[in-house]
Amino acid sequence: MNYHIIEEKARIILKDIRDFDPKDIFECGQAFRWNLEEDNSYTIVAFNRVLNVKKEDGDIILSNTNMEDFNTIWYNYFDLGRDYGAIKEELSKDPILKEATEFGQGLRILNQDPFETTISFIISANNQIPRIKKSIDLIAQNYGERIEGDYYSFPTAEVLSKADPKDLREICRVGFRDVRIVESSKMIHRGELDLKGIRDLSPDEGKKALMELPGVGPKVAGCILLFAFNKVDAFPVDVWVRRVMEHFYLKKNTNNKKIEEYGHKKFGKLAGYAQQYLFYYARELGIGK
DNA sequence: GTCCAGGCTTTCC
DNA sequence: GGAAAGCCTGGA
Repeated sequence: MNYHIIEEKARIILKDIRDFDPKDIFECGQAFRWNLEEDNSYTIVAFNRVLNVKKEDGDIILSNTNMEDFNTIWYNYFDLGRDYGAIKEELSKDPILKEATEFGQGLRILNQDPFETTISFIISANNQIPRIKKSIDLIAQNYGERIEGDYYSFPTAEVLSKADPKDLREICRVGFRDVRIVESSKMIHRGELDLKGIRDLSPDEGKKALMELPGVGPKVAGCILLFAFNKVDAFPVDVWVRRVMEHFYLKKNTNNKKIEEYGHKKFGKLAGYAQQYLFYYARELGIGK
């Protein structure tokens, strides 16, 4: 990456950084624990920390942090070791992806906590982003620990494994996903699914293992692989990816499995990036709706 | 074994 | 009232 780091009191400034826009990163649908502030900065909660991210001219300002956390948490979280310029250049050989990458020019694929990502995407099934965000916040408030102010950490698998589904439904508003959350947490807590071990598996093996969890099908498994394990050849197909793919590349009523196969074939090792640029592009512009 | 229709909580537009 | 970053179940 081509940027300079300046450390100030409780702030890290990434001078002249390219391919980094908080709006694209947080509003592209990969993360749910963020709030847009009045100054257009984003306050996020991740890895038991509260961080504010602001874009100012060509710089990114990370507030409420320090160099140690930057090195041990945020560098990896924001995937700062990767050259997104090169990814966009390669994807832009396809005219549709050229449009999509220009639209989401500051997007980066985060490396998020595996358990939080798993539960978050179980909640995402047949749901809407405002409600997904609300449910995750309520789970943190009711089962997590207070970090500072009104910000709470996401609970551990152990804590959620002991939650009452009724409370998840009635207090945290998760609807029919209640039992799926508790049962998946139990399996992870007991080690029936080795969540951390997914990192060492091939994408196919990882997907198969994740789908053992109740509430995790092919789409959710793909999102977990992509947003928590950096397995960037995953190509999760949801309603928006289906719409954009049918609109530009494939005929109507292609089943999701075929769309996923097509994505793999067309975009190869960059399929996960392509998927996210396409999703963001399609959803923001309402393509295919 | 694969494929598909219908049902599922609740909220948001 | 329809749709929502889908999954699960049962039946063909």
